[in-house]
Amino acid sequence: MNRCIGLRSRSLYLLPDASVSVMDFTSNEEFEELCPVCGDKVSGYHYGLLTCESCKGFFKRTVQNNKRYTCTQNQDCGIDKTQRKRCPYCRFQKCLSVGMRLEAVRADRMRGGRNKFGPMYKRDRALKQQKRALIRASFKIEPNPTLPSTAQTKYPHPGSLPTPHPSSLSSPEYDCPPLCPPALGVALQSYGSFPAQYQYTAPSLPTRSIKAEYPDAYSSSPDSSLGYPYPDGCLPASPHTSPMNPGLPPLVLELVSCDPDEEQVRGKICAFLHQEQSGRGKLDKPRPFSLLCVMADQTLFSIVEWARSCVFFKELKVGDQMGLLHNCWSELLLFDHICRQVRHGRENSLLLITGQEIELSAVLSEAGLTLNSLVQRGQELARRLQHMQVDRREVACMKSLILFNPNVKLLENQQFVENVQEQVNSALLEYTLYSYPQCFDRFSQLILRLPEVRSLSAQAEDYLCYKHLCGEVPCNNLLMEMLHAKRSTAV
DNA sequence: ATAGCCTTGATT
DNA sequence: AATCAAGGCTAT
Repeated sequence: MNRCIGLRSRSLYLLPDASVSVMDFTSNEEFEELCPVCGDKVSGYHYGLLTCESCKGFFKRTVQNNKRYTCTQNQDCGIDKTQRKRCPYCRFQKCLSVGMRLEAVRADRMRGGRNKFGPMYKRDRALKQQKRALIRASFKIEPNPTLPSTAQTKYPHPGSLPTPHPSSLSSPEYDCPPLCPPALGVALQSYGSFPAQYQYTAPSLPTRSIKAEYPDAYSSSPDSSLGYPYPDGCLPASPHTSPMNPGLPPLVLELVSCDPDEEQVRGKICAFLHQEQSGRGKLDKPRPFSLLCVMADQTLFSIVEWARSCVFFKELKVGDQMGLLHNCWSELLLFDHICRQVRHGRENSLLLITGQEIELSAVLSEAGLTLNSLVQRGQELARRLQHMQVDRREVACMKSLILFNPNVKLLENQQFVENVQEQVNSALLEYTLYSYPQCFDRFSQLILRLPEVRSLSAQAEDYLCYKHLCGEVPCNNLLMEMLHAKRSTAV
């Protein structure tokens, strides 16, 4: 009787207007949850996570009756609301892969009551609510500004800069051709490992395997009477946030695993610089600034390589990949530098990618006003991040948030990028809430650094542009290509 | 076999 | 007493 009322009101709670976008946090208090198996409306927690009524029933029937299905296709049938009846084999596989729990189906068929997952459901609810609130809050603060690339910062008066001596810089590398070779396109495709079939359309996320670093605490719980051990290599933990594994979202670990080894990058760049130096005359010593440009250029290559290996980025077509990188290369470059200073942990010196350390005072005395301001703002940002002891998992998430910027214009698969951004946001929030419970606004603190990175990088780009006009930037490189690309496709 | 609705009962 | 995830029932 009043049960019906309870049911109806809960449905209203869980099933608001389906037309509302996932990103529309403001207009929808309790935004819609979709069944991770088929995308239908969620009716509550069932066998470990939020699913729809039909998948709940399907899972129950399958396990209770020990059903065995076979797939007539390639065991990779898409499961959605309209097709879920087509292949029970793949549907059940998907149930398992999103994390539905066999052991939540009762062997004795006892009705009512609660099982051991009760407290977990409660935690998950609380977490989801916290997430919504915090994400809403941070989106109000930071609507991911796409700054116009024509800078507000005025170019400094040349007199305030260390006087360049163009006459001494007459080596051919400084004669910039109007069109540099499309280094990014080459870098993005050079390894020949791109599968040609970039047919990605659905905004759903690709299935991914879980790294060994992320053991599933529950997969070992034996309930063999039900006869469904998890198939090898198919652990039930693919959702990006799983109530089963609070605190360490698989996505966070996956992003960390994409991060390149610092030492390896350093080695590569040092080797490159050595080679370049030896190919040059002994007396032809490059100016410190152009050396820094070469380092930045090489770092940029490693950043592109990182992006290419990054989960989700691989799913994008090359055009979108280039769009994203053109938008954020300077942010990533700058953030990389900042994070190095955080690890370095010394306020009065800078650590370069090569491992060289230079005194801050030396830099500040050599540089002009603009570079001084840049360096000091950078140090300030590094200091703040260091103060909150940002960890590498958070850094990995922040890098992804910089990369996956759905505000980039003319993206073919903008919805996907938006989706990724949201996933990473969620994962980072969950991670910070669990790993730093004493620091409630840590997520916001981290997110708030991103506009700072953006503004700093815009200033750095302007500075680079200025130096380029002075003829002080080695030209035949990725750095310049990025600079030109961004300025010509001004947002 | 499916999926929407109903009943149950430990927990809060 | 209310909640809500289990299992059960049944028309399609």
